[in-house]
Amino acid sequence: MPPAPKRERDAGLAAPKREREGGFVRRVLTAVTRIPPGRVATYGDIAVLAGRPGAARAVGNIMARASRPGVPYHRVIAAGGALGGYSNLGTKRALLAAEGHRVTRTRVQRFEQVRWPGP
DNA sequence: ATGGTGACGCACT
DNA sequence: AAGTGCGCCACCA
Repeated sequence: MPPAPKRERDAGLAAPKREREGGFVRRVLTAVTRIPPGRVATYGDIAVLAGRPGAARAVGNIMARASRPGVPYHRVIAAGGALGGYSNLGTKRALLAAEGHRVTRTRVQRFEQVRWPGP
């Protein structure tokens, strides 16, 4: 019985770049795009949806670099309703407020009620 | 291949 | 509610 790969990603390490983009990064962006207007998801939520529970920090890392049109990055906030990061936090607050959220200096109020349940 | 980086999460204070 | 410290993880140079 051949040893099962310790982790799924082991198989992808040798894959070319184009292959990798079809993996985590791609799945993260796809998940973010599915967050409906007026709702939010946490970096951790996205990590789970992208198939890598616990990779919340990596998700943030990707969000910080990947700047793609049509992706509602502002709907991704930190755990517990904390705002998290953004290229311009003021803009993030404004966008969230524009979608009907009550936003304080550092948090989205009523977080659990506006949190996206997932697909 | 190896180490540094950061738009995190969570326990504590 | 808000700040601090430390662990985790995939990406990048």
